[in-house]
Amino acid sequence: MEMLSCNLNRDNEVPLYEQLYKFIKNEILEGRIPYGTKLPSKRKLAEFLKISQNTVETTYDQLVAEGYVEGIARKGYYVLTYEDLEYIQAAKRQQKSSMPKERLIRYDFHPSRIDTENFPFVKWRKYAKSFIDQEHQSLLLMGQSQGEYVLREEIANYLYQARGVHCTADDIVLGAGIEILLQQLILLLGPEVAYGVEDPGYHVISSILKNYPNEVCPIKVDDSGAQVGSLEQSKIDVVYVTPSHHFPYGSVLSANRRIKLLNWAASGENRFVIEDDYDSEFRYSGKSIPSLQSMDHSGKVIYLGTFSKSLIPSIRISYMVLPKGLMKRYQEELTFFQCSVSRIDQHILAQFMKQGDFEKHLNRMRKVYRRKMEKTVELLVPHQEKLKVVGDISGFHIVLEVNNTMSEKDLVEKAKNNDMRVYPLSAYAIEKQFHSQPRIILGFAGIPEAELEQAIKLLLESWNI
Amino acid sequence: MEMLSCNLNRDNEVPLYEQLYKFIKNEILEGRIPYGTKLPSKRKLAEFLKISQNTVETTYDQLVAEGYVEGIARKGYYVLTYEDLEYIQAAKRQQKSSMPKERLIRYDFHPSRIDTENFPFVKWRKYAKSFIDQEHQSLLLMGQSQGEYVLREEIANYLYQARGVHCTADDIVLGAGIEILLQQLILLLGPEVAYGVEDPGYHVISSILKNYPNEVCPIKVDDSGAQVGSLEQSKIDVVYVTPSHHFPYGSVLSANRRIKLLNWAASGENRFVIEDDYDSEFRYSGKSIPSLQSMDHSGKVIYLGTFSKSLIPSIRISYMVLPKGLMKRYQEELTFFQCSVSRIDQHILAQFMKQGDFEKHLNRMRKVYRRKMEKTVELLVPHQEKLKVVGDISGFHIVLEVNNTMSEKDLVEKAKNNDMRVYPLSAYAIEKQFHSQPRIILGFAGIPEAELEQAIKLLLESWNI
DNA sequence: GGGTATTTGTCCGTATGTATG
DNA sequence: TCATACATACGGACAAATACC
Repeated sequence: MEMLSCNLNRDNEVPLYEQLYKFIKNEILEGRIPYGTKLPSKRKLAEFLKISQNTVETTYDQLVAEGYVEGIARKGYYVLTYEDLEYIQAAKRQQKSSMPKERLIRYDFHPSRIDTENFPFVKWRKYAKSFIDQEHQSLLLMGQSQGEYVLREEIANYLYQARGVHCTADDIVLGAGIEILLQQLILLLGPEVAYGVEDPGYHVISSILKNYPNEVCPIKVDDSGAQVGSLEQSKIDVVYVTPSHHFPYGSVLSANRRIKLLNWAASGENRFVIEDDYDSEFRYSGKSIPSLQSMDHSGKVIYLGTFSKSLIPSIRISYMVLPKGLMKRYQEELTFFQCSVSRIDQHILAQFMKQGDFEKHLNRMRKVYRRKMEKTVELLVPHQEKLKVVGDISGFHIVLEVNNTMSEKDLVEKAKNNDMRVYPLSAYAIEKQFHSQPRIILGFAGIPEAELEQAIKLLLESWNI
Repeated sequence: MEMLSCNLNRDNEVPLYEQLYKFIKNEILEGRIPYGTKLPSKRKLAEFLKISQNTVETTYDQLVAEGYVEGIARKGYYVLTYEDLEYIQAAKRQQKSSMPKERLIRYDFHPSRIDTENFPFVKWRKYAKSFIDQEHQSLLLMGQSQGEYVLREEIANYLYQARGVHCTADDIVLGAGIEILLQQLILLLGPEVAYGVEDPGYHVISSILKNYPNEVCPIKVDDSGAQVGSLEQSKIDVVYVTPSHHFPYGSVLSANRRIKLLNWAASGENRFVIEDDYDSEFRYSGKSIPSLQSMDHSGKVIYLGTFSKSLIPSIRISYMVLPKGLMKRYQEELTFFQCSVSRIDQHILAQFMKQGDFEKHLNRMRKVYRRKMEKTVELLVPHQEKLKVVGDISGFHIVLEVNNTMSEKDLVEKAKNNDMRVYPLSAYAIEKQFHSQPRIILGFAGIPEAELEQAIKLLLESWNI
């Protein structure tokens, strides 16, 4: 590099690139730059000489044009020898192929089933033992009603990194399951608000609102997610949505509707959006969908998440992120709620996250589920005339539109006859509606990888496809 | 990653890399990206934002140049630590949530406080380790929504022995706290029933019923417990009572009223009695009070109990015993509720009970609390002209009628000035009523035995007694 | 514990738009 | 209009570090 310390003069009428060109050409001809030498990269030389890359480029181009130098694409510029006319062959691509085969058998396609083969039991046990051995005091104290601070800190950090959720440990409430947090939330929001829920949707929210004084309004869902446009005309105050991946339909709430939804929420004091981000950890296509909460600037989004899906169902830890105003009310009004999550589990999980094992586990599981998803789709595609995969390809399940003259009930029944369980979309609908085709929810996540092909084939067989 | 969902505008005259730079810089300064956080890799972020890696690189370079971020070759970019950044952010900075400080309260006489010095940690740890070491499969499976069978068996056995409760494992539902079980129960009983609660009473039940469509009727309490005689004239369907030891008043529901109550419940299809037996384990006087449930032959009593009091608060395990009819409905309608208790904790407790350690622990604690109770009363008796101990002598607290011209508010305030917390009876009342004397709830159970004398003396001192 | 696949920062050449004279 | 200089942004090749098995 220093070999090219030429004195460029900006005030000179000779252009910079030409001054540089002449200098380098001279250095080569004088033998001070041996044949085959790689010239400095354009960036390096430009930075070194405090000139633009393009100026260097022009210089190099001229040197190439005049035969002093050879430019090899994406590699560099080399001083030529006379014999030098050969080119270096491009590198070859690597081929990857890995699809390990395993065993096991199960046939329940319930969308809440998840993979349990890959839980990092060794690590978990290690932290469990370590906590039990070391901690005495922290188990004896009352504990904070929102949950252990160490864990909330880890979650806040994770949520920000992974989902862009703006929150601190103080904004988080832990609970032993989404249902329990929802109950607390509904209690917090009070008896006056009117709820809107997606239809079809996560029916648990409707069940929990069974005793609620006001009627629950269904919100229709299409390929762009919940039809939030009608909210302004409704009397709804609080909507429950699954924007990242609608349950069970699979559609993603469009950017348009997100903004509409947030604007709607922002324009009413009692309006809130409950964002259930239940399977956001598992997206397989490139495009990633930011959380609603991350787009919200008015403190109107209540964010819900869970570890039951990302770890194992026996770990009952979920969380909600409350906007500041609501959190204040929570701390004032719901103090009587002790945190419902085991303190031991909380500490184990905190450690698990702190050590980076949670992220590793997610990465690992993403691959696992992706393979399962791909395999599932791959097996269904050849039957396009009778099957259509509906919704976004992510999470733990897909929705199948089946066109083989069977009704949803038939499809469920036929599967059952072969010891398999599938679930009709209509089971998740509030207002029954006509579909041109019966739809089946196919949760592939819980089927062991090695069994998946067999399971799907058996399913298609039982449907005469 | 999604944390950096900034809205880049290509049409903006501000270059992409600069928009991104400003955004990230701001996130760091606002404390939303904690110190030490690894920024997303250039590739990942570039892909996520749909821009070139080099654009990200330019951004990162600028961040490095300005000292916000440290770049480690082939490892990643890391947000610098506080000390590294201090000089930059002198201007503005939102304080990040900090670990809440330990309360300066020396003695907290909250009635829910219990003794934590005598928890058999060694045994508990032993079972914990043993379970974690041995069990693999049982943690991976879905688990029963009522709770682990082994534990429910132990509880059924214990309840029969200790409280005469007639039940089998099948009649029990486990939950992470009474509040959570109550919520489920209310959901199960549906929106049509009318609730009656003791007044004063366990205010949590009232809070949980805040959103409930029907009004909650207060039931007066006297020295013989809740005045259940008025039930027939009311529209109440379900009553919540603490018959063994009224909370907080301390009275015991008389045999007369018990029969009246059971008869009332038996004579209406939707009528039920919720019996919260929250501290029945700890009676110090000879006579033991049988549970309502044990006297019921009509399947009208719902029995509630908890381990949070008999073990340590950090173990969140409570249970309810449902009559057959209700259990059937529970299994049909509330299937979506996964059991909210940690499976690990459930198994540890089951083992703990099975090995007889729970009974040993109860015996031990009964003595401890009895000593604390006796010591407390002993210290108060000399001041009978100004203090009167109200209610039955059992459980974790007593009610003090104070006659020193101070109001309840004063008494609380004076205690607080000496770093102590006591709680006014009025806080547990629904309908505010006149008492001839202010009453204070004095939970002695959580005060370490060695300090109890000092604590009580300090309290009396602060009240000028 | 060692080998391999993947991730990650680094560096490269390239293309386009703009301001200036 | 054209040459010059610069700024911005892109996609790809490479090797060290890391994760994974």
